[in-house]
Amino acid sequence: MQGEGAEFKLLPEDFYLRDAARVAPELLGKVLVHETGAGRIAGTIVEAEAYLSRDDPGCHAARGKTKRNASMFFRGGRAYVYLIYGMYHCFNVVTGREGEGEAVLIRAAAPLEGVSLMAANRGRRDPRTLCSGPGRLCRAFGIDLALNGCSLREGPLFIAGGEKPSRIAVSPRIGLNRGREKLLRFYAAGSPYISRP
DNA sequence: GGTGGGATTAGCT
DNA sequence: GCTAATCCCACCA
Repeated sequence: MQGEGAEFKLLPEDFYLRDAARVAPELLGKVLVHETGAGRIAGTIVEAEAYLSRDDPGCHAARGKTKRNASMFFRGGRAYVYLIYGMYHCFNVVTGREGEGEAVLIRAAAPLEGVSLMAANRGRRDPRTLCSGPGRLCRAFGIDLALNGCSLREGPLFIAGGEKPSRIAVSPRIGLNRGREKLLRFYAAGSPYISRP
């Protein structure tokens, strides 16, 4: 690693072709990279939630395929981006086989590269809250609906390898009305960049 | 330091 | 019409 010139190695496709509950904890420590016109933005994923295709009322795909969630049914390795509360985007990594409807919501990242771009996108500077939350992360990374459905192995938005955190913690998912009893939120224990302890 | 409410839009019922 | 996997600020203690 040499800071701004660091090389990133893409994850193999197989990584994504598994259950969301398996992929979610393994995404911790991986690096999310967005090559924008203004420069490269990168961060280490520290918090993720799994949304399952079966028996999961909290999952957007639970009530079938719609225009909005269509990209959630793609083959694993693509992005599912949607708008929430009219003003925030949420970024998900699609997992599993085509037609399955599983994904992992990326909730928080630790800033790694392009911190000044993130701060400009967000309109504030505190690095701890730059990407600590799904809506914040998307705004900091410049992720919007234009990236919905695109491959995470071809860029401009992609995920690269990284070091697994030493301690991974599990908890119920945040903000759900239904399906909140499942322990499908995974985060790097002790990281100051997660959205909630 | 903790909390309550407003912002704002797509899609479902 | 209402809900949705949210964020931020104003206001109170």
